[in-house]
Amino acid sequence: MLDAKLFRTDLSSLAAQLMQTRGFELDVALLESLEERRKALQVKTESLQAERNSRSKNIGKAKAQGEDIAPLLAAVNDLGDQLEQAKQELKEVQTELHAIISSIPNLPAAEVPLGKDEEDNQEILRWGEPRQFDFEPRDHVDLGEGLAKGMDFDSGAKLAGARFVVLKGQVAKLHRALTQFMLDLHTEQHGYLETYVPYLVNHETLFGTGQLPKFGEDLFHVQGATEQQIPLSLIPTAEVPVTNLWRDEIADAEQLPLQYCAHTPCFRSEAGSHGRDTRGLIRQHQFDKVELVWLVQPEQSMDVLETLTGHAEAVLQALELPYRKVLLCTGDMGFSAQKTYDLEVWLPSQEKYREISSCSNMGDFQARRMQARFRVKGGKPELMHTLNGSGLAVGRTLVAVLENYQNEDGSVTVPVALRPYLGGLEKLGG
RNA sequence: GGAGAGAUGGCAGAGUCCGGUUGAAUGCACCUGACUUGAAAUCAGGCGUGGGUUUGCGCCCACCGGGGGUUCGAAUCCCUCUCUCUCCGCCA
Repeated sequence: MLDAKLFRTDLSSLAAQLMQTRGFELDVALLESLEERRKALQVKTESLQAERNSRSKNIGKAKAQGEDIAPLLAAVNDLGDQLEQAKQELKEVQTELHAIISSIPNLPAAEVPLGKDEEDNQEILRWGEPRQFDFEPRDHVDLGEGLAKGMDFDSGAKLAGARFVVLKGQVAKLHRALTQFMLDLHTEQHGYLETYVPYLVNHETLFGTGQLPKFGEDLFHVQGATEQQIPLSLIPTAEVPVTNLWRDEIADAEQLPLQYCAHTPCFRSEAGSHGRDTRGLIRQHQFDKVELVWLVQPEQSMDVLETLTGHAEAVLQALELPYRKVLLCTGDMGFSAQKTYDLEVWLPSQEKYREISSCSNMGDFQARRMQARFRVKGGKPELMHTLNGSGLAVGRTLVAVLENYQNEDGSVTVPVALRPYLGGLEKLGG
């Protein structure tokens, strides 16, 4: 959420900025009229309340002195209805304003390149050389199925439907090894606190990180056993539960920065991506991810974004997977982000770099929604800045390892860094 | 699943029975000042959050787990939801 003060002081330039960077159309006239009504109604409501409070106090006093309070009661009679009506109207206007404001995306940082879509993203660097194959490389589906049916999409479809998979044997173990490797790297080398968090969260939590109210259709929602039970949703990323650890909390300034990592499954409905990446593991309803989250003081956040992205890169480098780092343009960034780097890993079968990590600085956007704050000793509470990044998406890393490390006979060499996690195994299949 | 207890400011903890100058005693923590060479201790004062309005001083409103109700007036009474704790049962 953006600072409400922006809407009062600088509405037209805010609207221009949102249009230019996000292509987001702000209804200035509507906001202005709502804000005008809000102001009038709030002043009216509060003055009626003040009036009521003082009269009620007088009644209390009179009663304490044994005076006759009947005339005082009569005088306050008509206030109730007026107040009730004013409150009601105010509530409606505020609800409407809140709905609009909580659906406005974050403002990109100044250095983020202007652009419409991924075409306008800016490549920052390439690491590693895509391997030259002296045979036709298979894609991960063929490779996975070839490894003793270690990647079984038919079973996934039978059990749950399209975009689900069953992993078995060496492929399942490789998947686990990747997860372990990433967690160990981040907790032992990069200073993150490992966390285990709920995979189902409530709506306040989803509002905090920006998934609600706007992106509810991207999520899987879970109905409780009874009507009254509060509705929960499956997390689309560990960013949601981990960042919300600090919702409605005030940290001491010395506690910051906070670094968390978490391995969780992620659940996405993929509504609106019909027909995209239908083959293979690239786009599933359920996938595992190791997520990195930072909570920091505002002036640190841009430096920390570089650090955080570096930690995700370290995984790719350790696995010796060629990748590139891309600075997303304004139009390609997520709703809550101020600045985002994507890491894209080389996939030989597609002869393309594909997203495997996304690292973002959200600024105070999520913190304002969550009321996640910190306090310098003796000072006022201030909003934190929040950051998160994948370190990495496990399923896509599995794809990258299989494809980049494949041999002509369909076997797959195990990256050296992973061998300790596979009991020293050097090769899958073959 | 059954029975009971509870949720109050950064923390601890009164107030809830009997509704009224209670945004809330007290303690801790924190800030300022005095004392001290400095520190500790002691003393005096200050010290919640969000919002509205104002050039400013200030004034006003809301908030005692969430929502709703009763009332001129609710931390206090009623309903409801959530969470926590204790005991029993069950279970990974």
